[in-house]
Amino acid sequence: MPVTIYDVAREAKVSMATVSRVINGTAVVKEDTKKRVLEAIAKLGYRPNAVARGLASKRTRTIGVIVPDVSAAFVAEMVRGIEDIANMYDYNILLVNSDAQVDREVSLIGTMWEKQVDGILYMTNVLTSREIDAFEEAQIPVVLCATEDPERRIPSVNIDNYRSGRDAVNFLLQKGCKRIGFITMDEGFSVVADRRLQGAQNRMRGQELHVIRTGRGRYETSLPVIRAYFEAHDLDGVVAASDELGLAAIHAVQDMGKSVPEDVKVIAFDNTRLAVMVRPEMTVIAQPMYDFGAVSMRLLTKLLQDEPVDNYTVILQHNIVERAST
Amino acid sequence: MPVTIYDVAREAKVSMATVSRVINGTAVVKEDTKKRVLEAIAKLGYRPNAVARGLASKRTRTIGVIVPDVSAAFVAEMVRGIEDIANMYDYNILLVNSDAQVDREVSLIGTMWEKQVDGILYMTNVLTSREIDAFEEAQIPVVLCATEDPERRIPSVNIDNYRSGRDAVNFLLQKGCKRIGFITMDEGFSVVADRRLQGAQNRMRGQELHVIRTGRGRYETSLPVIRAYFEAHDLDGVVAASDELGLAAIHAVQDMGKSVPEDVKVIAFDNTRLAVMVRPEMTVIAQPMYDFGAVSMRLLTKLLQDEPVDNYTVILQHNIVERAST
DNA sequence: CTGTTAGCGCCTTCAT
DNA sequence: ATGAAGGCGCTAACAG
Repeated sequence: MPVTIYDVAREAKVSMATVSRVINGTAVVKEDTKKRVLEAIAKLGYRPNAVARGLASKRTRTIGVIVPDVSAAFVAEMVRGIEDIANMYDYNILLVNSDAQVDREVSLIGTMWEKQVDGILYMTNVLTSREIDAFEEAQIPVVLCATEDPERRIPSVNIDNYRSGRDAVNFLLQKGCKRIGFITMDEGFSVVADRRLQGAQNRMRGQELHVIRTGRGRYETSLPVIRAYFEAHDLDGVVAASDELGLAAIHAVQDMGKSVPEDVKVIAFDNTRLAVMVRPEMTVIAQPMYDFGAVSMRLLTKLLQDEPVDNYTVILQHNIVERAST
Repeated sequence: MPVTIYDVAREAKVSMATVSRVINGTAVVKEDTKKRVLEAIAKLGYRPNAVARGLASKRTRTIGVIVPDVSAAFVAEMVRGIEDIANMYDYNILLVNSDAQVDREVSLIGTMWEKQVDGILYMTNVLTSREIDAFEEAQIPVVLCATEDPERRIPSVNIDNYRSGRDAVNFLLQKGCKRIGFITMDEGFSVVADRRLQGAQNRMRGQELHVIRTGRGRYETSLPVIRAYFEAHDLDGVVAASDELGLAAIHAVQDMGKSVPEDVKVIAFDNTRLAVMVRPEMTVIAQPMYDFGAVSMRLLTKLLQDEPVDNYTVILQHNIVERAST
């Protein structure tokens, strides 16, 4: 039989209401009786039952985190940021993977609803109206992490993806590159990636930008695609939509007996730890992965306790970290 | 006002008990009334409140997952395995990071207790009696993932670490290596790593095994340490305790103008995706990271529903994947 | 097969 | 400053 608040009350010779008050600091309790209660709690090894608390208070201090796949470095780092801040504000996180599939995403929003999470942190490749509807139906505060919402109907934390694409190309241009390629996933796979490509194209000002599509952007499958493209086209600079693709680009170049950055310069997105584990180390458009999580979680806490929020669409800064690949 | 089971009952003109029965399939309900209930549920958009359910049934269908750090590739992959299986059995996971600090770990076990999780999946570097005591006090079923429990008091899923260390050294020996090194973290940092070193030393049969300690085993800080050691000692083969360290070893060799595998052969532990993203691709002792999570979660479900379990200490197979670094 | 009735453990007015 | 009492939404006997 687990010890309940009643047991503590009896032990301390007070009512359960008083015990509740000292636990929650929800009202002033005389110093002396508070002490007795605390002693009783310690003596009995009492732990408040969060489920009962949740039912009575309608707040679970639990946040739902929906991501495409935690095993991706980018996502894992972001989740770490979320959890750190959540922990700081005394929240726990319920983590689920959606594999970026709309059906699953909608279904998961439903489970979050049933579990009565206080809020949701949401990341996906493409945001559709089906998910938006699901959020509305569930009536749960949501913050988007590193996810584009064209309509801006939901609070979000992101970088300026369009601009980052422009910056990447601009960097190569200033390094003297003439024949530039943009290695990315298939169109429609990720709204974020598509935005960056747009920015990149804009910066080319009509000059040709070679677009190399690699399906879902995995290293293993992208490498041959990239190599084939390089063999057919003589490029001298590429921007890769992720570190993984950047790595594939570097290896594709090296496999051809050429070298980075002498023959081809490479700049990649993200800046996961992978970027410094390659030779040559990669120049990157660094993304604040940890901060995507940390800041969005912080924003969510504000939403949850009605703190004033001056900006529901937070744009974090990206920045170029120059290394040996350019 | 969220719709409750009462609303559904009224709408379907039955009692709430009947609604509960069709939701849970906990008793036979006449086909006709079941249909009415289902329609009412659909019409009202009813969602059962999992918190109330948890309070009444004393089971939350939530599993606590305590790991050192999700942002580590190994861990993230394992968590993915956990979540996939949890999802399959209709459980959700409450994820927390402990940074492998005992105080935090004990505190987190307490949190899991309060949240009334049905079970805990636990990973750490060093298991102490303080955590074991915390588990006992909380009275929650636990399964250890990729974590050594010398006493074998808690169900666990692991590989045979001692043997894997032996196998790694044996592999190098058979490749003709004479001066072998073992790159690992500081002693006491990880029981798993220490066990492997023991296995490695055993296989050397009295011959000298160079042990290179690199603190917490991070690439950035380990690289200079390894390079310094290589410059002072002429090794022709090394075992690295993780892919990250293996990568550092390869780069250390290359930085000296030597080459892998001609001058130094490298075999590493883990086989995260990093292993195939290096040149040369790394030979590894592959660990079933995903399966650590999947199998331990499956084991936990058995424990939770009193299914017969034939082995509380599951040993998964490790295996050598030979690539270009040896 | 279905309805009635207790709780589950806690928060939260409302009195005192 | 403290106690009494009524839910929160649901499960699980127990009747019928």
